Amino acid sequence: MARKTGSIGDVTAQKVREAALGLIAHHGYAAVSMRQIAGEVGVQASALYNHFPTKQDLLASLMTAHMQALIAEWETGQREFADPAAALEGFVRFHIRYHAERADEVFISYMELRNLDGANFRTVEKLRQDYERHLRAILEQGMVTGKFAISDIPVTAMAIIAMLTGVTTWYRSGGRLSIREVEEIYVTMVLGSVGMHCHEADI
Amino acid sequence: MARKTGSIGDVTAQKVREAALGLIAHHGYAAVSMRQIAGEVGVQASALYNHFPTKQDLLASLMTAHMQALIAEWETGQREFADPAAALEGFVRFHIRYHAERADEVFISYMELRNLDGANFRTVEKLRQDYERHLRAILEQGMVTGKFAISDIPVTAMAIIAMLTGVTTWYRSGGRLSIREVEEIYVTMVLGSVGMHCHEADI
DNA sequence: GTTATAAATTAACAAACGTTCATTTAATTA
DNA sequence: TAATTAAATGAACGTTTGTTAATTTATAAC
Repeated sequence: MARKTGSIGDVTAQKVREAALGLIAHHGYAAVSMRQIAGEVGVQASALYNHFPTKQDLLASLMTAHMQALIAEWETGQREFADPAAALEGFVRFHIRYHAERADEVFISYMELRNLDGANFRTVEKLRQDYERHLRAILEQGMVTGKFAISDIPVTAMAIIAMLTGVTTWYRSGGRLSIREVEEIYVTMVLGSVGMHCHEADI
Repeated sequence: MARKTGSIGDVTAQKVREAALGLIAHHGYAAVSMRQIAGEVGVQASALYNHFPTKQDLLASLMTAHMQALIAEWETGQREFADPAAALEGFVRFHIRYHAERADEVFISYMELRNLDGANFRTVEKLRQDYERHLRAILEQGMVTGKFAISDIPVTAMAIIAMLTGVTTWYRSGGRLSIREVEEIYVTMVLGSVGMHCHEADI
């Protein structure tokens, strides 16, 4: 046997990405073999090399694609907010919703940074900072308008993102809380953490 | 050559733990080989098996030791707080300080859970929950005394711990901020996130 | 309809993996 | 001092690893 009937490059490549995503998220990059990924796709390991030059490139591709999609989604999404508090609330809801729906991608993008080699690491790290910059901009806006009380914007941005991203470690759709309820809890907490009480934000 | 002059079991075992800690924190459990760990200690791979029955046991030993030490340190540490706000502040300061000083242990204990097999996983997971329970108790105390405004205690506890533990991903001693300054930032944020403004806590 | 290309196969590579075994030597105990 | 135990060595084990090469067959282009 050689080429299979109905096989199209882009389709297989996508299947490979999905299989790799799930396997790496659950077992870790180093613990997953190219043969396992191929097995999940229903193909031999050597066939993967028609689509990705190396295992490392496959990982880097997953991570950069996730970060780029995340940033693109935020940038093309809702843009006009009445004030910094509304913008921060929008960011919190966006981040939680986007991440909760993509637990595997998020897990990989935060866990496998250390398995990226030099150039790939710098690429992903830069994307991570691009995303963080959007949050920092909101925090700065809140400071110049006197709405927020923040002593250190970079640290506050990292603290908020860490808190929000943590949702992916326990949230399961169909669990005790709906994603909307989770959003409410975190909006309240995040606004409080920058010195705004909830009723202040709502008024 | 066989046994080395001056070699004592407990000493070597400790060196193995330290070497494994650093290597696994930087490259991940699956990516680190027994030969690498042995090399760092200055010993052959087979010598590791005099101290740890398997690689898996070595990992489990590192993780349970860290969690047990963390809990013991909190439980034996400062105990009397004037009110829930002071207790929460104490918890924040303790968690940040303890974790910042042990970045490798923390990293491993949060990252390598998926590489533990059944029994070991349950052991560590239980310890994690034991620790979290201490924070929940503080939050509950704040609620019954009417000091805090929290809509969901379990979620709030997880959110706070995620936020605090995130410090280990960027804090480096000798960096822009002292550990004390970091504590201040997070104390303010955490108290705000449970509905307390700073001056309320200080008065 | 023939040619070129794309996507798969099977087989093989050297290297590295966790672990075991028999052996040797240092430290400890009797 | 002799016997025992503890801690190391070096060699070997059967697998598994990522990757390459030669080959086969389906699809696309002319």
